[in-house]
Amino acid sequence: MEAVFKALADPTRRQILNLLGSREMTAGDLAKHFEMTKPSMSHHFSVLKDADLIRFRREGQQIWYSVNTTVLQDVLSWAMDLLHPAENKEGETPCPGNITS
Amino acid sequence: MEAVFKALADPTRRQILNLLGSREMTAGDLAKHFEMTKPSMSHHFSVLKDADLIRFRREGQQIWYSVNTTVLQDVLSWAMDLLHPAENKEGETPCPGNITS
DNA sequence: TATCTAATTAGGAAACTGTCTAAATATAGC
DNA sequence: GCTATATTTAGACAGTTTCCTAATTAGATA
Repeated sequence: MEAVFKALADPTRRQILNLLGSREMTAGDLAKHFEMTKPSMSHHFSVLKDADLIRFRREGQQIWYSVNTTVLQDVLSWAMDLLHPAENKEGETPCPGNITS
Repeated sequence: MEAVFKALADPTRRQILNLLGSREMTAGDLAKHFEMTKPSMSHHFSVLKDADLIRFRREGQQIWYSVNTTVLQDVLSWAMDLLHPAENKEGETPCPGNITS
């Protein structure tokens, strides 16, 4: 989760995820949405890849990026546990006889 | 949201939130959980306060901190919108019989 | 092979972050 | 006022991050 939260700390990277939320996009298409050089964008893709927040596949000269929803669900779980302590735990024993240290 | 994600990027600050998730705590009690000087801890409290992720109140010499769940719900919403685009939007017309608590 | 386009890697400057020590502020109690 | 405790503020410094330009890699096409 460390790499995930570090990746989400940058507004450009969150915007990249927002764009990828609706559809798969190429590196070039994504770059067009930002006033930043392509190498800088490439750096952000790399950070998102290292955090496993995005997936990619090459198709000819282009690279298509998409969101990896699995990791986002981990973020969701973390925030939910904070909001509802002792709830939302995977494999939790249901109420009667429930013991959570 | 910028300050919020920046605040969540640090593992010490996430751990502080985890500790505060179960109960209100004083600055000193929180500091005992970390191998770090009190001024360093105070800096982290300050970052969390600026992001409005925690609330505080003075009681005598001590300052009690607690989680502000409102902001955490914003984080939750952001992540959910990414997972389910066009769903979970506030003010959305509910499906017939749909109950969202 | 040579050339063009798409994208990344390399290297460096400027700004930001996390941590420390020392000093300051705030409150309680004598 | 003086002292002790709890906490924050100030200033410095190493490490990290973000952005740039220049160079490189990868694939398509003639």
